[in-house]
Amino acid sequence: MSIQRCCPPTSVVSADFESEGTLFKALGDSHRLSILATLARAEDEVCVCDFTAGLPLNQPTVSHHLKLLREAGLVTCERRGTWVYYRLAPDARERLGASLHAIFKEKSLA
Amino acid sequence: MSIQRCCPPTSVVSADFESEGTLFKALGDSHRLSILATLARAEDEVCVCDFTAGLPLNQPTVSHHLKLLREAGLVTCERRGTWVYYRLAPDARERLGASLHAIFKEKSLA
DNA sequence: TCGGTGTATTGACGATTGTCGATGTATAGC
DNA sequence: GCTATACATCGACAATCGTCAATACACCGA
Repeated sequence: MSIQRCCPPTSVVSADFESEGTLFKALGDSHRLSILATLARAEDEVCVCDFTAGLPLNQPTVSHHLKLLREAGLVTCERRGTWVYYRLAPDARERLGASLHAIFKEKSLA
Repeated sequence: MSIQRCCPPTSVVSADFESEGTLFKALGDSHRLSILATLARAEDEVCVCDFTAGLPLNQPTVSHHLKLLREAGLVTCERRGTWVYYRLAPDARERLGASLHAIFKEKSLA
């Protein structure tokens, strides 16, 4: 007699993942990933001129992507003379791992 | 006499991160992250009706996000009767972890 | 102070994205 | 068959994004 239900209702996780979404959005472009991969492998600062030379993008576009990564807190930069050097933010790996974990953590086994 | 250089030239990583970019783009929306978090905590199938009820979105929008997650290979679905049930793809965590690693792996210490 | 070089910002453009109403499709019950 | 329900797709819209030419800014050397 009762209306058939599809299933015992599952409550949608209500935590807001706004900050995680913003972080992953910064990873949603292959050129930005190339930049991050370069910085990760360098483990040292990299000059902007290397990116403009090595990426198939014009200089303003490279600068734009670097700005997005800066605003996401994934990279830091320092000007020395005419040149600007970028490096991976110290906690970049950790923050991304933590974000992944925040979303995909297993159901509590308690 | 020589032109001053900014630094020893660093070569930009030329691997194409197209697939990784597509994957992370799927994580670039907080509502999709809520869906994934729900599926991850359920560790079992979740009916679409739970998402339409639990998210502040209309039904077509929910369906759209589910489609994007499906196309990214992060979720699978199965119809049983009138209802459609989604669950996390078995390798979702693994693929995301591997993508993060592909980008952020340390420089070879050899 | 004046060019010259490296980087950032601005303004514009097409492409993509998130959203929703309307409509289509699939299944169940009558 | 018909109707109702659950979900998917379509079409349209505003908003955001990736890109580039033009311009501005910062620094250096003469």
